[in-house]
Amino acid sequence: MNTPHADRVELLRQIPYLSVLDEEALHALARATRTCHYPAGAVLLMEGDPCPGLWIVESGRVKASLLSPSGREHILALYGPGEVINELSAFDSASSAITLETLAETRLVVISCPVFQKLLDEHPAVAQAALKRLARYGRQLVATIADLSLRTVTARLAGLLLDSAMQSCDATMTRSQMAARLGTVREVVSRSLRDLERLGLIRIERERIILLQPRELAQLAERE
Amino acid sequence: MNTPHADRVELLRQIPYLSVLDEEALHALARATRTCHYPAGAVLLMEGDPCPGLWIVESGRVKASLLSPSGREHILALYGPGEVINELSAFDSASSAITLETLAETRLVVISCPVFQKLLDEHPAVAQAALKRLARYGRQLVATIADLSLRTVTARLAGLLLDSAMQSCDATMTRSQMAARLGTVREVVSRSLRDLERLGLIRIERERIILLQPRELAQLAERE
DNA sequence: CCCCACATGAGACTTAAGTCACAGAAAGCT
DNA sequence: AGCTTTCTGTGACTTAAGTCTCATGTGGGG
Repeated sequence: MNTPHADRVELLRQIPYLSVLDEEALHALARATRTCHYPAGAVLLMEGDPCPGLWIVESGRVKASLLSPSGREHILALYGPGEVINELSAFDSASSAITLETLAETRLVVISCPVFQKLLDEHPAVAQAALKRLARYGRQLVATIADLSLRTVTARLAGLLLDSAMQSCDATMTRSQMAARLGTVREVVSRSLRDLERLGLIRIERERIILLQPRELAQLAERE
Repeated sequence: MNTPHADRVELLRQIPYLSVLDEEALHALARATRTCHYPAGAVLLMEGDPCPGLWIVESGRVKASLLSPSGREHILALYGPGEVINELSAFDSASSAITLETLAETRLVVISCPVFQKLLDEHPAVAQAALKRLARYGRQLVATIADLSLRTVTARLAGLLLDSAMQSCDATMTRSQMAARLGTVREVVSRSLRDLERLGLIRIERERIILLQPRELAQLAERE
């Protein structure tokens, strides 16, 4: 009973944009999409590349980042199964502002630009849902700007730890990944973590970081 | 012939979102809006305030900014006549992420949340146009993040000078405003300007800054 | 078992940026 | 004119963050 087509319909149904579609439309959309398969470490898209359409993660893990000429990296977001990536380019069909790269073996469902545009034309409810989603995304970006320009690395780190703790599970990020997520470098994260430990707010263990005083941590994250 | 109503219709017609509306819809919308008047320095909206709807600048000047607890300010954008503000909250009707303040005596046309939502429901073309606009706004935010996290103040300043030069006219910003726009402080802008002058890329005059070598300036802005 | 790749911690140092303090210049007001 | 207010430039200083380097640790694969 689990045909590839049925699987794809289920995946599409989970997407906030598309959950408003009826069965027929979902099946039609599933037929108009294709699935791509990438190894770990594949570059899906680089800054300036033309828009390939909307991508949905079926399995695996994808990193969205900004790169500086000297090789420093700022990770904007990490995506897992059921998440939509490359939204910005998909809506205005312009060249990408970010770089997308797989962190693990990954399967993506691709909705090409024309198909997506047709979907928006024919289903105003999808456009409405997408507006809410884009607005939410914009808020996240604004919050990131506030962090970068007005807060210290330690404060941002406190926030990141709280966020990771909330998101259930596999918060197994390396220091380098945390650093890139915060817009800084490995060593600074190392030191900031140690500072937080000295303050008694966290405990650093072998494989995980335990939040001893979430409230104080949140307070520190709010402060400048 | 210039009744207030006709003026308002003309203003609405200029907005990218709304230019797709026919005459009848424009007039209906104009009737459903009201105009508000504020003195210079008025706080229109603070971080966390509920969404008052979509605002369009009829005359005057408005500043969108982020504030830190210690009083530092990061200016996200400055708006003038014909520009739309408070877009993010208007689309998801959530509380504001930014602070809006008038820099001069200002008249705003207000489209309340329910009216705007109704407009989106009844005119899918508006929703489509708004999607493009929001995507564009998202790109700007991403570019700002790249600047803050990967570039020096001097590089960002070079970019700001080029932007201001392109936008026609009254680039009469004070150093403090430039600093807030770049996410830094007055003194640093002062020094960076001097550095650029020493490099022969600009000349600082009484009332304006002359770009002597726009190409080199652009190159410097691109670099880290 | 050893070796290699990679993650981590830490010290020493450099640098970009922010803060403080002060003084001159311009603009506006009464 | 006098006065205040605001904007500005500058030097001296502090601090947050980034760079460089090396030692340690750990786990997997031949």
